Amino acid sequence: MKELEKKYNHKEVEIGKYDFWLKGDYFKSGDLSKEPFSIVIPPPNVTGKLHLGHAWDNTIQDLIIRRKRMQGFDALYLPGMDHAGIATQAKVDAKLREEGTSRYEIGREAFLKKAWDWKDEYAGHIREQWEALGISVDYSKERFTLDEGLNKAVTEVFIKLYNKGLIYRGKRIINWDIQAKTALSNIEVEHKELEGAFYYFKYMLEDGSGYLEIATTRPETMYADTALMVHPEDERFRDYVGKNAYIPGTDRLIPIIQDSYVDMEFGTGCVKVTPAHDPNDFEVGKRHNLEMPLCMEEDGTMNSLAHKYDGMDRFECRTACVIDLKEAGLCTKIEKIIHNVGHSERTGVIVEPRLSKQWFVEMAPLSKEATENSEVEFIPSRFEKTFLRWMDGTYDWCISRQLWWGHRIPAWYRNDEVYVGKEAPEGKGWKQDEDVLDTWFSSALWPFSTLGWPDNTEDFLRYYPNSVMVTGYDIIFFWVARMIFQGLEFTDKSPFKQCLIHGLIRAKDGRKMSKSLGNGVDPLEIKEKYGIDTLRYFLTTNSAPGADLRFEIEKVESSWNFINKLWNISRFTLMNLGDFTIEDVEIDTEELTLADKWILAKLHKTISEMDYNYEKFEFGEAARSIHNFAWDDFASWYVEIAKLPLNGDDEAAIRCTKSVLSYVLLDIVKLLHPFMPFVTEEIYQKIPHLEESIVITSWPEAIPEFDNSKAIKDFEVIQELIKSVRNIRAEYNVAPSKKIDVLIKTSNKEITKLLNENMDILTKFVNPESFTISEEITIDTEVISVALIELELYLPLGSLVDINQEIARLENELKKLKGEIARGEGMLNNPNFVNRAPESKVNAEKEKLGNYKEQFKTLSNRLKELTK
RNA sequence: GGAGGAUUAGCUCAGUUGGGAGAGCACUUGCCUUACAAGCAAGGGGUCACUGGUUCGAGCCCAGUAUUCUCCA
Repeated sequence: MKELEKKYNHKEVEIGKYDFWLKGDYFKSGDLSKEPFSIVIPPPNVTGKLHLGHAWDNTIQDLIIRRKRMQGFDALYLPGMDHAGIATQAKVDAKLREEGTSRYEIGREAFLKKAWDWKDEYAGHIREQWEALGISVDYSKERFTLDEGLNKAVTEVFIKLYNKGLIYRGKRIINWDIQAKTALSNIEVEHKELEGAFYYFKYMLEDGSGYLEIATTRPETMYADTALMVHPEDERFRDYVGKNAYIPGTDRLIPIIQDSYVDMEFGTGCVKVTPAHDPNDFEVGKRHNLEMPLCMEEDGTMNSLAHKYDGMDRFECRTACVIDLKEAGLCTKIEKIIHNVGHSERTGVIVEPRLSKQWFVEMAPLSKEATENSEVEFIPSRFEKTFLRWMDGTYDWCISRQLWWGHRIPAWYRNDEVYVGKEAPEGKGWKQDEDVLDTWFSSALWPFSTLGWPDNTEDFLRYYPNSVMVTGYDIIFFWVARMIFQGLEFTDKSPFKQCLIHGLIRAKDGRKMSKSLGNGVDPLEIKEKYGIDTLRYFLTTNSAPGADLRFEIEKVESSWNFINKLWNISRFTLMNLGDFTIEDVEIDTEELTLADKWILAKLHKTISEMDYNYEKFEFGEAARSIHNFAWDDFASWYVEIAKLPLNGDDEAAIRCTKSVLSYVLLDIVKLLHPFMPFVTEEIYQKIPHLEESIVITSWPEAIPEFDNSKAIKDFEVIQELIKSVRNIRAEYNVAPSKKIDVLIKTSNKEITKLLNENMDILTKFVNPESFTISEEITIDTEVISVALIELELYLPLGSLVDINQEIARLENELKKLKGEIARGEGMLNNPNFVNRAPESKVNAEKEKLGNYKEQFKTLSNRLKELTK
């Protein structure tokens, strides 16, 4: 006989399971006889560490895929990782620094070798974390964004877009990360409010006739100024236009020009123009053919254009030049302000707008196609608007990065010639572009590049478009939008049918979890203490779709409690099954007791509700159904009732009870498997079962034969009666062990029959001295009266009864009933309700009103007797 | 400035097409009942932010207000 330990011990349960699953190839896709269902993992950064957000994201994916696999789909959950250009390169750089060298010293080739070694090591760590989470990914399909195949896809896309004119190279103001020394795209810039200032400077006129005053937040850029600018209609500056002025503290002259771009109302009405350091000024510079010098190096230090500040850091220069110009009387005012400053999303440093020659994707045609043709269903649907609005207003995408780790741009240059292609062009003197592509450029192809595109592979034809994409709302712009437009552009299809969006994990106080706040929670720590099943159940049942999830250890604990409950009902079942096997399970609906029929009817309802909610990705609601069923119905009622036949000597009844117990438990375990794979596998192996693993077993079906509303209704009569007695016992401090007389008055033959047939249950739960059911009951004064539907319950508690307390209780009950009657009559006396509401609602109200009136009559009669 | 959330029990949150307000935790009372005391049984606790509207009927739909969060500019 198999047994379970007394307490659920996650460590023992988890041990060896994942290996067992891998050995059995249960996660492998490719059964062509089945309908395909596919999910690709959002690739984590190969050198990163999975945090609670990943755990949430992956658990949701796994939940979906495990159920689909059980439902008989050819389920593909494709794993993979992202090369994470900047992050990885930064780590390898750091390592080289430790070794006293640098990537420039060792050269590109040696550096890439180091990076690949690094990648190989860290990919192992990620896989260990996937294993810890228990996600059922098909490792035979694992991909990496720098794989040969994916490389091919990236090159293909680059060339095609280039030939279509949608990729171009040009000099633009881009966001420059001075630490990573690379360009960034617009969305890799995070705007944060910072304290800064408007610095007012005097630009003295060449002819000595005075000065113009301007305000700037970035004084250090003044050394790259090439003009001052005023509005053409601004009377105040009419006489200044065409003159020259000195950049403060220098002998460099710049012209005063006019352009209607200037806002006359703002600041002094006069602005400085720095075309190489500001996107708006760049446009001005183009219109007026201004020179576009840079006053800063790539690392954020000033260059010779900044005179004596040459070599100084940009912010040190800001401080120093302001002090100097103040002394010289050229800085007149400093006005403190709070303004938005762009920070690198990668390194956190303040981004420098900088003129630079880069590669761009022209977005307008692609976003038009995406907004018009996307067929992705977002869940919740409001996120579709987020996607559409962003696509609508997006700028051209800067895709080149000044890194070595990534997809090298397939462009070659020879003098003024540019060649874009798969391989270097023939002829001498061609030099390939040094830069690589934005990591997101390859991630955007992930749903199809991982399946073998651009080749028409079997996998691509079979698993594309993906069935569902699961990701957080914070990544809709970065990734989801780009997958959609690249998918539509290159495969003519939306890359996935549905896109399930979840929120962010937050700390207990509602703040974002972040490294800087140090309030992050390591999923592996939770796993260590509570087990991975607990963590998974917590993650998937504590928020509605699209909503954030607050981490609270109490919720984790209550998840653990539920698993412990599941463990114990399984333990109970096993203790009683003996050598009962799956072949012994036999359920003949003719032979069943009321409790059997009831629990099977409830199971039927639970399966239907779960399927309904699973399909809608309402995992919290789905879990609520099974939680209530397993705990409140099965454990609290059915298991208790099952003890009656199990402890008796009716062999047929024992067999029947064992069948229902193991049948229901098996379904509970299956229904919970996607949430908590380890513990359900453990239990599955111990209880009567068919398959070698729960992973590949069949999903429970709602069997119409078990649907039985009559059984539910009848059983509820028994439950109500038991609950009423328990209530009175508690209220009057009658110990459960003390036997009491129970009198039931009813003229309803069916109820009488029902109660008599289930007397064993009533006896067990009510613990009566005597149990009388009759049409007429005579009682004295020291009796508690309860009116239920179609029956009256009397408990002669003798000296325990305080007549005044009972009168007060009855008065309170009558007051409640009166309210209900008034409500019911109000509705039913309203002709609009009776005429317009659905007939079933009207009938239900009529029935309820009748019952309330009956109960009111009973209790008010009783009250009269007591107050006589 | 634009957009989208949120506002329900002491706390954290569910509430699916409109038809008598739910869970977990916390709290009160009584129980070591041989599956489980991390448990069992019973119980208390809500003007569903506010104002109007639609409807026979609104936590849910519509409009506005307040507070608050997030994203974009």
